[in-house]
Amino acid sequence: MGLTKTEIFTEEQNRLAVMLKAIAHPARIAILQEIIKSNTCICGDLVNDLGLAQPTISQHLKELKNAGLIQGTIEGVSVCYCINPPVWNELQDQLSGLFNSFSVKADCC
Amino acid sequence: MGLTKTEIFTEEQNRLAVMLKAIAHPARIAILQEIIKSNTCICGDLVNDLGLAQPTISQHLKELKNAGLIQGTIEGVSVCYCINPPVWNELQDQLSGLFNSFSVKADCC
DNA sequence: ATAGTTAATCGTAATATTGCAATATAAAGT
DNA sequence: ACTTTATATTGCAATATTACGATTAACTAT
Repeated sequence: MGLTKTEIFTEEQNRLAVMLKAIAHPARIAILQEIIKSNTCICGDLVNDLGLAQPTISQHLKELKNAGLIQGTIEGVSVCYCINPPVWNELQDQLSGLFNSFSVKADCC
Repeated sequence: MGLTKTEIFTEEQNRLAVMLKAIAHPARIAILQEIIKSNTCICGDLVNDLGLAQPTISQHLKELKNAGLIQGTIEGVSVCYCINPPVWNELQDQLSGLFNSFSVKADCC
């Protein structure tokens, strides 16, 4: 019915899914790459760099912020965004766990 | 308009987004974890293990397969799924690249 | 105060996703 | 051939996502 049955999964699975969903869009990947590249946090520059309208960028930033992956600080008339290390590391750790649990086995299909 | 403007992003950004979207759901995370744990590939067991209906599981498996992350082989009456190492490694490499490009800086907001 | 700049929010249209009942397909056993 | 078992497909309802024009909020500068 359009809504995920979160109650049947573990807290960890749901957390990871939320963080991944935040990253699972080319615009948000591009935004993160931009923020990381210009480690001095940017903001309205994203509207110029990517070819998306201002409300669209603002919405993508909001989703990244809701997932906790970035944080924004008001700086005069503009807003400065940057990576939020704790959650960024949490995502990295969760993914490491997932990838490390797999190794190629011979008895596979 | 509900559809992503893929044409304004790089091929890499779009590829990564597709793979991430495939993983960005608790049910599909759970499926991947199950497949990895029982390295001997399973299938209808997923319907019993997770609390989702058979068509729903089948659909999630299809999405993972479309993204190339898993592969399915018909084995008599049932189907055996397992990780598809090339794409799995591609995802791991792309994510490593993203995470390695970031390091905590002092001059942030 | 007024004007300019920057970003968030609202409202809306188009499309995608999630989940499942019902049905179809396909192989295996009787 | 018929039944059982296992999975895929279809169709549908509920909800979510994507994108943007229009507007609002908030701070700065004149």
